[in-house]
Amino acid sequence: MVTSGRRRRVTIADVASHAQVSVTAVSKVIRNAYGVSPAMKERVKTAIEELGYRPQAVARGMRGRTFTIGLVLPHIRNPFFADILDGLTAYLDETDYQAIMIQGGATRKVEQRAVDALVDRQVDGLIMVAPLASKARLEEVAKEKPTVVLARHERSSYYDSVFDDDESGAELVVQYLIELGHRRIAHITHQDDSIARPGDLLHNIRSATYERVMREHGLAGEIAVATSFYNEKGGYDGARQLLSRTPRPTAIFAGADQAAFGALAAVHESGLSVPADVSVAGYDNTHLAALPNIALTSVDQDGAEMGRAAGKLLLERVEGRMTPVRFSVTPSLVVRGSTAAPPAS
Amino acid sequence: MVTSGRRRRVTIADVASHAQVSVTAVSKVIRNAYGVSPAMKERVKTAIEELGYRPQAVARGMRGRTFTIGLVLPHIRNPFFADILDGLTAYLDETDYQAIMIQGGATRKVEQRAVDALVDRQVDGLIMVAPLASKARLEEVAKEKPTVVLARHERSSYYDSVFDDDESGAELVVQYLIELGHRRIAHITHQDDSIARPGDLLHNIRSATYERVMREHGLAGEIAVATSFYNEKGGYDGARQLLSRTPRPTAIFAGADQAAFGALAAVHESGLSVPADVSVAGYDNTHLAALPNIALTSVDQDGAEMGRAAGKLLLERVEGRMTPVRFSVTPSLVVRGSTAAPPAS
DNA sequence: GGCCGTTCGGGCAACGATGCCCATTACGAT
DNA sequence: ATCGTAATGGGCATCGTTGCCCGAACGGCC
Repeated sequence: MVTSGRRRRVTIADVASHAQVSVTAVSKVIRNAYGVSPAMKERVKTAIEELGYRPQAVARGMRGRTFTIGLVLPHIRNPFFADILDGLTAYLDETDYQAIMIQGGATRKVEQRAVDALVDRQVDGLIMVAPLASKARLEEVAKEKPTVVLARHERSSYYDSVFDDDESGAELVVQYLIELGHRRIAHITHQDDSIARPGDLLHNIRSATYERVMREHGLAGEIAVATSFYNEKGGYDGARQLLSRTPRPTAIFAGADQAAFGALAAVHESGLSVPADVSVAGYDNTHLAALPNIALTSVDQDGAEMGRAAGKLLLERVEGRMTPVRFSVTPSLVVRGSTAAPPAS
Repeated sequence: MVTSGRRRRVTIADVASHAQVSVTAVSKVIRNAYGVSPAMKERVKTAIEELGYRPQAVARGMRGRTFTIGLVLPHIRNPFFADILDGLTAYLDETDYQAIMIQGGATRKVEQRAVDALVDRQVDGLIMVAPLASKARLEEVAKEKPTVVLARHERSSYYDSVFDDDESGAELVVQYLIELGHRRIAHITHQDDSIARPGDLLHNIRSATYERVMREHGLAGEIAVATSFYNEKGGYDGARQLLSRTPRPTAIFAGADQAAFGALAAVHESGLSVPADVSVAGYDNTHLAALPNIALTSVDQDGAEMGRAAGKLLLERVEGRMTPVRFSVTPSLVVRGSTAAPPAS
């Protein structure tokens, strides 16, 4: 038995009787609909104020919109997601919409549950960040609800895409390391549960770009990739594996800052120093990367901008747009102390 | 105009006509209500399966529960919150309830908006993590919706509390530093927008405990507190300020790991080394603290357990419990390389 | 003064699920 | 055979809001 407290919530009917007008009139004022005199508007607004009335999203949902948009994040451990959320929230604050978030988890099954939960709750639209689902699955969702997908690269005619140009970001890093004189540049990439086409996932793009640039510079023979995870432990394990090679790489490009932090740890633990013995670079330019004692060279992608764009595109879709839009953010390289020319050797 | 796709959602009526039974019967099966024969149950379940029906939380909400619980987090940058969310999610996965999250932000106003948004969406209960609101305000919320408050220490008869024993945690750290031989132990604390009684907020408890333990060991004269923020920049600024004192402190106890990371950066930047010149300790035992090159001594509090407990207590309240419960987690000290005996000097 | 168009307020039937209450049936006890 | 009771299925009002539709009132114009 739900005991949600005795105080019954103020409804539109309470406002109507308090203002001595019809329920319809109140609804019109709330919705800013046509056919309301200024006097009526004033009167109703006063009543709303006096009673502290707030419309119940759930009841509205039964007749259309809930003014709620659902955000599915894989997890909340990557601080980069916080930037996305901040951008989205800032944008939505100017509107009548509210974002609610559910954690998508590490498997497709959990992710699907999260999406279902949001759809069951009648969100007006969905923003999915780095989802694991296949394109076909995403399109099915998109046919049911307006959808924007973040951090995936495929082209769909059913949903909008917002992503970082990971190819150019990865290229910036590898190019830069090569220019510094490195040849044995290794890479740490991420392994996931997705069944999406590999080329649509950002970590695959980063690693494929790494390999391409290496090849373009005649370094095909030096390609070394450790496949683990974009988190601290993954970076640590990956780097240990890479450092055990002979000859040892002189630079490690981790596909994400969190992995780069783990890589830094592994390098130090091996008794090597950064950047004298091994250069390390990351991706995401998280706050931590900027700390002087870490000083991680990284790729900056504007997460807040991506969040803002996703919000804007989604609301356009909610308003009726059906044609797909793709929005891409251009990353930039932030050089810090963790990278330098390779040891003379 | 909302264009949520043409495919009309399957409703309970569709299931009923497909199974050739009444809507009521279907509802009974779904709710596991009394008065349904096994045959009926079977029949309806098959129809539900065949049509892929899922009840619409919004419509349910109009008549009672939404099976949704609202989580208000101040932000998602502190990885400790991720542990809480994981624990909560794991617990709720065993139930019919779903958690949705809204970011509470840095001001009371934004926090209040988040709470309103959740209440407007008819959540069955609320979990608020480290809220800024006054106790009175929280109690008002709790009178409207079942509520559990995390990481606050006050005693309310309207909501349940789940918190870490911050007093004993802080005591562990300071005591340990004193035992190592430190006398000039400084502290970095957090400044916020809250109007709660100071003693109810965890950062105040940590700092008050720091001062108490110092005094108890005759070190009242050595008390030095920098008030900034529990994040990287806050720790950096706070530590710089503390390190500029003469004589300089030999140990810094940051109230949170994120601040400790900033402090580590500040120490290194001053050309000092950790722990030879300055010991640094944090609180939260985040993943990063465990990395060998950081090796931050920290206090571990079981966030997952706190999340789980909060979920359990909240559902009990949703089911009708009205008497308050307080659940406290005992922290433990994790000693790593960032702390050692003070320099001989 | 009659006609028409415009403006404004309100009635009412939805939306999807619930749960109270009633009707029907079956079965056991007398 | 009759009655009482339990088991089972269904009708229906209800939750709060929306938006279509209707009717009344008003004002301008010939």
